[in-house]
Amino acid sequence: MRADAQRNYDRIVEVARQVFRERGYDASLDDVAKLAGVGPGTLYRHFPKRENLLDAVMQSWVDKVNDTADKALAHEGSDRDLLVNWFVDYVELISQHKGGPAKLTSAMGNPDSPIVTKCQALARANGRVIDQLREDGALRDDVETIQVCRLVGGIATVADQSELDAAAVRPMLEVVADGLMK
Amino acid sequence: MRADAQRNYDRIVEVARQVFRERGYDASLDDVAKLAGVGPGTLYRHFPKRENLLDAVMQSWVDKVNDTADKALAHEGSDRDLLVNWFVDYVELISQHKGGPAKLTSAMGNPDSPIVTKCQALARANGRVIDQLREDGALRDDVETIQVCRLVGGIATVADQSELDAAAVRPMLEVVADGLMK
DNA sequence: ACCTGAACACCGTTCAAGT
DNA sequence: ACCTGAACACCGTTCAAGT
Repeated sequence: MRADAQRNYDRIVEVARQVFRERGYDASLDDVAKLAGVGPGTLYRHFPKRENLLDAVMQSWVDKVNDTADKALAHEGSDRDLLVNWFVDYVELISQHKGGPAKLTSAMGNPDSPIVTKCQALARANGRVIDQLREDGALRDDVETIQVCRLVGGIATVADQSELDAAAVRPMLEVVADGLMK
Repeated sequence: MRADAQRNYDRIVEVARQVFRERGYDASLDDVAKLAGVGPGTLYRHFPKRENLLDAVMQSWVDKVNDTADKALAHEGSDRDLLVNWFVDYVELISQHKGGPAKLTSAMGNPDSPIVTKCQALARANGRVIDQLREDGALRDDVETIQVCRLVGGIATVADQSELDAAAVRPMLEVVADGLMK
């Protein structure tokens, strides 16, 4: 990539990360281009679809997902606590920006989505937690990882759209956790 | 209301019902106005916000909600079956149009929403089912009706946005039902 | 090869003029 | 009292012209 192109690419991603954080995932791309000091055409050249930009913005986020899963797995305590705490973390992970939970959860399992690698990272992290609990024999046998992603993602989506606080979300996560355990 | 105003009102609602069904809740209101044969100003006069139009479109839907709850309550069989079947019905009720589950579920508990009466009808129907099961002593004591609405609504929202079929939705509803029961 | 920015399309929303 | 439709604002997207 030419030096000026790389510079523009980086600027756009950096600005988008900030704008998405402040105004949510549906923020105006025109504004992003303006703030990045590029023409709208340049933004569209690098990111033909809005979701390609989301994907770039979430690049570093993948590490955080894996770290969080590691910490959740190291939890000392009951299986139920481990699961509920992981769900709380999961919701927080996908709720960084307004509109994030819906975007990530609806793309889950869709191989054509531009953010497919992000969904996979999320699903793998969730799968690791699920697998460890299954080894303990704590979970129902018929639990599929993607269903858990959708269940918890659904709660996060509702919480995001209704602007619920953590205190309102936890009891719902507990219901799902209890429903998943033997 | 003047005769011509009433006629326009009815036309707009009828057209909107059809358009929302075909293209989802985010369909263009300009199109609705054109198809109803009125100017855009007329539509905005009757329905200042999009959600006021939604509210009018869903007027008859309330009866269907109550009928469905009645039938669910008459179910012969286990409490779990009754609950799961009701959840399946609930999802179907709020999934008439694309975007419906998110709209109805996120407005749940918000007294300022233009569709507040529709949410209340839905919550009341759900509450009737919950109350009957609670009388049977089948449910956890700390279950709040609005939480159940959000849990099931969250699943419906994900299903709507990912275009999942009933076979993929049912297992998730079963998890929630199991998590809610004693 | 890449960028710019004018141009177009689409939609929501308002309001002056009309009946 | 109600309606019309032109007008404006905003945003996404494209593309001819430029470097």
